[in-house]
Amino acid sequence: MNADPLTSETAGTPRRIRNIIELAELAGVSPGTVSRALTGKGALSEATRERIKALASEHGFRLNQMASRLRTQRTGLIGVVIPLGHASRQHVSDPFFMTMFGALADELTETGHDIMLKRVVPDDADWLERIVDSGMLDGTIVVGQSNQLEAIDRVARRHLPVVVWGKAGYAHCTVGADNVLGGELAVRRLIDTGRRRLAFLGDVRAPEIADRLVGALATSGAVAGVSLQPYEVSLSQDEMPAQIAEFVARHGREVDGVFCSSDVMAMVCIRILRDAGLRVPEDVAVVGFDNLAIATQTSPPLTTVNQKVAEGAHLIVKALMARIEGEAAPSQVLKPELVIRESA
Amino acid sequence: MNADPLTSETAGTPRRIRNIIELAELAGVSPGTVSRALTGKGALSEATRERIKALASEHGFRLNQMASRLRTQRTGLIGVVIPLGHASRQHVSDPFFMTMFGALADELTETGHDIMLKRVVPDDADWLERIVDSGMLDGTIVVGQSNQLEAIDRVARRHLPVVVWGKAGYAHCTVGADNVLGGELAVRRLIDTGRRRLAFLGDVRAPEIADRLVGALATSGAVAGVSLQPYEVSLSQDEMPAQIAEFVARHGREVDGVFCSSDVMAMVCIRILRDAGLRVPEDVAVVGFDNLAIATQTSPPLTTVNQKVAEGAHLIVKALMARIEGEAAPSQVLKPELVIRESA
DNA sequence: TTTGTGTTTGCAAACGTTTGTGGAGCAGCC
DNA sequence: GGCTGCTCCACAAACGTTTGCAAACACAAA
Repeated sequence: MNADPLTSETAGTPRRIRNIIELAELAGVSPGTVSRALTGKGALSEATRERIKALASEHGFRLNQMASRLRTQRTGLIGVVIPLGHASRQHVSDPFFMTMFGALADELTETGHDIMLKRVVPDDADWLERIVDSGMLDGTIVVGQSNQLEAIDRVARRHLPVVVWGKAGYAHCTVGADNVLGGELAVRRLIDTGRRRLAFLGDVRAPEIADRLVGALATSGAVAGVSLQPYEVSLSQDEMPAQIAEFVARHGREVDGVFCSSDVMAMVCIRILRDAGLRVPEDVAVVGFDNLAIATQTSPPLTTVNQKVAEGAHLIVKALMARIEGEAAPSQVLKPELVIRESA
Repeated sequence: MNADPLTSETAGTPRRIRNIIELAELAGVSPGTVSRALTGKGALSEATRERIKALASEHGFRLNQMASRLRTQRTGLIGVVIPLGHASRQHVSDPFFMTMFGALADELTETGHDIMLKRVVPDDADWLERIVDSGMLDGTIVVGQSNQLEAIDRVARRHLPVVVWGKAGYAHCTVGADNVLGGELAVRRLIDTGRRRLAFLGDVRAPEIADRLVGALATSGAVAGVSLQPYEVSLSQDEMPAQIAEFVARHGREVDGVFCSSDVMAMVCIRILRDAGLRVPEDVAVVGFDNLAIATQTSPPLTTVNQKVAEGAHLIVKALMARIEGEAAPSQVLKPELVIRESA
């Protein structure tokens, strides 16, 4: 057992100041004055302000954020929540989510906000209410709608500062890529490079993924002699490899082009195709989706659809800040772009 | 501009309850009783408890966390901070950090805690004091010591609930792999598979990485005819590819074994070696470090040193919880293990 | 000396909870 | 009926800030 760190300090160290009142006594002023000195708000003579600041830093005193946030009703905290409606655990380490989270973290750090991460398995109906009504957050970002569209809509209709990454067209404010167009771009590329027997890999229970398939089918259907078959593959890193392995084992030699609904999926797919003795892109072309950092590091480097995550994060934060201020902020749709590398 | 969501509610909806006092009035009881009903703490008749709970959910009322946390002096929040002492921006999306963060998120969700992410560029000396003294956090996890050993030590000496992922042997409580042993394992594998002209890639300004090199040199030095040359390669995803490309261009044909200090580095290295026409592992064997999920998805799959991140996260959280309770919690060292796949 | 104008600071009421103390009401017992 | 022992709940004091208001003060002008 360690000694109590507070009492074991050396005698020379000044006693620990616990709150603004103790510091006020020490300085011979009122607590209000100390608050004004430390926050920099309100009029105060430069002399006392400096004196109090010096005293505070000498005693290692810092304002209690919990209290000041309670008082000001501003927490400086933004919740980033990821609903795991149809996903397994450890989803948090999914590269797409992490890239998005990293980009959001950068943007929010920029605006001076802290970030609270919430992984929620939406087991009860009011999971989002619990979060936004907790009084802890100035605003909330929901990454991915999963199968929780109604829950999100219900909350967003009443509570402004919520912005969602995902599909547009609902009552809640969304920022997201045009996934139909993304699907079109991917399949168009496969067709343009001469592929005719196509496969789509993804979990269409997520609205974004479903849209990618819609775009893919629209494009393949418009060209004679092209077929496109969808296969259900989970985004979960636990299940994905086995599912792709099964797909490759059964259909690997029937197809000449695969549109994977994420870069991770494309990366796994390329590896398994190669293990099966198929060459990429010669025998089978592979297109990914997202354009994550790993897309440049696969071999061959991935041809993929750039979902513009960083730009999306920027727009999300901008919209959220506007909504926190009570202003309107419309949903935004990003135009995805095809990035041609070597896999297709 | 949207209509005010509070006034635009349908007339049938009950009026919004803002705090415990309003709900108490409505229920005809005192605020204290409402608190007891909603928190479940303290004696209260089952009848009133149910009645108040029903009333609360009918009005969509939830306790203000900020206030209750101020009152109880328990925030339920754990800070995860990553000091960027010698790193560029966007470090947050580094796969190792993200894997660790995901594992921590899982563990902390398990114990009912929320997670606050802090990216800090330690520009002023008291960055960590500002965090732990903010009154916002029950405990703090620092991922990686970077070049901030003294700052961390200074805080940890006074403030118990801080646990650090990194190198052991300081005043602060650490959990981390035995990096010297890890380096030994990696180089031993290279030597055992007949490699003699070895290279080490990494940024030794981080104490963990420096230890890996120490272990590597100790092992290579003990075997006659084996040489090991260290090259400085940054962990930053912006700089790493160019630095590795330069290494490969200059020395790619001189070496037959490369020990990369992270899996990401190994992945990039393999790609660049291949682009240069070198076969892995036939011409050059590559060993990574970390054993992240991507290690199984490179081609060839990565031989690497398992740093046991999930286990580490578990121990970190366990130690932190103990320290929050005021108990002692010694530093822990994890024994890394070699995972043999195909790259070496 | 008084009045007026400004600046600095103290006072006290919030912010929305939790919780120790004690009182009211009731049942059981002698 | 008085006493003890219970259960259930009200009261009020915290938790550590912020901030509107007004008092106190300084200084210059009249």
